[in-house]
Amino acid sequence: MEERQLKNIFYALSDSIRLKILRLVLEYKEVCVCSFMAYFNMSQPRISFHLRVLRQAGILKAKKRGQWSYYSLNENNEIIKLVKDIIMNSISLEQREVYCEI
Amino acid sequence: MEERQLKNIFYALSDSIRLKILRLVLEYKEVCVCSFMAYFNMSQPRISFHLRVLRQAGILKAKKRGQWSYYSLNENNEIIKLVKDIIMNSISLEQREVYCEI
DNA sequence: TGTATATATAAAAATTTTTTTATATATTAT
DNA sequence: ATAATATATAAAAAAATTTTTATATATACA
Repeated sequence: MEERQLKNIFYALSDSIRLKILRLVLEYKEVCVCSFMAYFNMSQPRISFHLRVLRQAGILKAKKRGQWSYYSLNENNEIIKLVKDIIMNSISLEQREVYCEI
Repeated sequence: MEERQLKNIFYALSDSIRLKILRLVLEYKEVCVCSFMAYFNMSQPRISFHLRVLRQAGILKAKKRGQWSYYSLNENNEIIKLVKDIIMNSISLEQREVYCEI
């Protein structure tokens, strides 16, 4: 893996929102964009921006089903296994009662 | 470990210069600020800035001996062990012939 | 076919980070 | 005590990232 790729991975993870997105994906396996919007109560382009950062870093992948886009972990990425460990061993999501699932 | 700390670690690693600094420290154990300056051929405040980011993230620690400051890995940080693996398994420094050691 | 919904992306504005420039502090040497 | 060296830090300028606003595209539904 070249340095630029590694840098992009760390950059993608250097943001609270993106870390939480990743935590949600690790927990729910596959999450719809609309669910992220509901969870974070954020504008759609803002969520899309952060999802794109994670996608371009090779951390997440997107799959379209009907009108919806579902994001999940890109297991192809070797480094991601290590990153997963780090995430799992560190932060936890705050508990939320409401979780929009369409 | 709280999220902010993890975010800071990833942020600290999301930059080419800082990744290379970390690689140098992993290889040489203890590196003087002047050595970083010679290696990168960069201004002193610029190096200091990046060293501070790594220090504040808890990745590196600094020790002053005489006029010189030496930077080394902060082994106290649990996450660093995992990060170390990632770094070790990924990028390598370009070979350089000249390496200033005072 | 026309309208609504979900999402992506482009452009502009706002914010943050990085670099440079200037200055301060501590240590060593004269 | 004064000058020189090594490093840190503050302030200003430059560059990059993030957010907002506006628009485009694709799918579903009436």
